[in-house]
Amino acid sequence: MLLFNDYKDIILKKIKGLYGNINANDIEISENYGDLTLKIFKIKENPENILMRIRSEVRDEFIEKIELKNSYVNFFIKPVEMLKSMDESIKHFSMYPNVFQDTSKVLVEHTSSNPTGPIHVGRIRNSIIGDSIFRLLDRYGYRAVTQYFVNDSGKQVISLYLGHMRYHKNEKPNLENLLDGYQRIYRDMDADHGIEKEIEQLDERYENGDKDLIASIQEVASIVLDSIKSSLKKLGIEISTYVWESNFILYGEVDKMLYDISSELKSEGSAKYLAIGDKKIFLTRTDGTSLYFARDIVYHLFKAQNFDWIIDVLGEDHKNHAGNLDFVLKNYFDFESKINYVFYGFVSLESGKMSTRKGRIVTVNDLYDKTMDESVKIIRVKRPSYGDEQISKISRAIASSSIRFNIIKVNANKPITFKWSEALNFEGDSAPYIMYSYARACSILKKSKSYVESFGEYNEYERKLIKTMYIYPYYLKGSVDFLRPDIIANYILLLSKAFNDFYLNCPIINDPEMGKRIKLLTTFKRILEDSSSIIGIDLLDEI
RNA sequence: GGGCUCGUGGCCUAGUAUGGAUAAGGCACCGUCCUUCUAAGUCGGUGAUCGUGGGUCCAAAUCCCACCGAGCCCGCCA
Repeated sequence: MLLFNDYKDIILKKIKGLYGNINANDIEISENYGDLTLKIFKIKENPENILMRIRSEVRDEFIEKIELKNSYVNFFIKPVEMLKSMDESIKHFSMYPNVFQDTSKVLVEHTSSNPTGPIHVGRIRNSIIGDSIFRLLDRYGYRAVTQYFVNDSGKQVISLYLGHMRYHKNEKPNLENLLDGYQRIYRDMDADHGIEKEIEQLDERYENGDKDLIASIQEVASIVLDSIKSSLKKLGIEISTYVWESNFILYGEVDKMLYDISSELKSEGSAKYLAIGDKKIFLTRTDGTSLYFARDIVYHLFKAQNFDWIIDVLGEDHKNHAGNLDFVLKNYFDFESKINYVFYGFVSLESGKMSTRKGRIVTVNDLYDKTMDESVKIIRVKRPSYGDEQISKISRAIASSSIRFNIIKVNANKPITFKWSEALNFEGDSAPYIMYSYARACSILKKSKSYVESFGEYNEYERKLIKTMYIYPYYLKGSVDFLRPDIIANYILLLSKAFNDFYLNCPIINDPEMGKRIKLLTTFKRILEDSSSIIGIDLLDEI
């Protein structure tokens, strides 16, 4: 399987023989001008001469033509060579490009939302990014798993528990009354300072290992967590493992860690902190209870026991925390694992910031239902022959894919404003556009009979499609190198566009070129399936 | 005040890491194409001082500096 880089190496070697000052950076893969392009700014020679010398030196079989344009020499690779590379790979490994199994074990921690309310369109950005990175690394050949760190200690969950005890004590806890209690306790806290005291007392009992209290808190947290899990599942997200924060307290891991670095700890009253520069990073409170930072150290040491590479997906509000954590892990502990932090900007509403406590959120369930409804409405108009079951199946796929795609296609570090009009738009750069392209390809295959797949000469639309498919490994690699699944999302749009162009301009069924074009079609189908699965677009034969 | 991130047509996004050929898509708007494979599509058009100013360079959306605007952080919260 030869990729563009292999051709580049061959060409580069020959050009270096002619011009010693040319190096790898002077040749790049080109989107619009040939396949590989050489910049000749450096070469002080008549460009026509340069072209002539290069043409007589680079005469490989895979070269279709070499042209001069402005200060560039453009190399065109024969499309059939590209197509054969892909075909070979798909035949042998059922994918293009094939994976290079990496034995590194990777842990992607994502979501880890406090189980104090339903998951909303802000938090889901974390899950969608995390799940896509997990799928990406898995596809690339790593041994990847995901993990959710369940925050069942600290003041937030204690407030959830206390809210229930105060306002809904005699009711069986469920998502609605728990959320109501949680919101009410934060409302009442300003006026009633007793509440805060009560929370502090509970926290102390908790940290001292009061088993009944911990169990009660886990019970209410579990109810909320289950609702989060069911929302995630609608988007095709299933997290491999759940780690409960309380375990580290119960089994004394936090205390042990504090003991291990006791010589480094400084005191302010009886609160302990680490001094980094002029910053004080507190690990314990005056009352002896632990802080998030301390528990997060323990959690990361735990992760490092079993994984070579740790990836944390975090909101941008965690940047300082992560920076400090990183410093502390590497300077105070025996921490060998590679660690990356993937940050994402906040999602706001047109009306302003989201807030679970104030009830100003768009929940994922709500978004999912409305996207479903919109999809059903459209299908009934466009596909009157479809039955209810099929409509429901397609709408679920569209809802899940649309929600994921709209979020993943934007570079993670940009802030997003959620807009219903955009969320419910199924045209243009959208998941349905991609799904539609796929359905078109499937439809042709279904209707095609008696053909022999073959290779041949290719017109401009076929060439564009072949090249767009062939370049996939570079988008895949870029996406892995920078942990940016949005690169894949944008690639899929390019691929779909190239396919739609081909589809419109190149008849297939009962055409003399049928066998040759079916080969393109099956290759496209495979690569679209591959790339779409990375970002969680559900492709269906019919939409 | 300090730190990090972002600023690209009316709106949204890509391109910035590795500076290079007419700044690429989408939404909206105007117009085109269904007696042939799914029109959730296609093609064409209108529309950009790439936040502002300076610098480096043969060449800057991209690198450097300053400034402006937005987001996030600067807790014995998580």
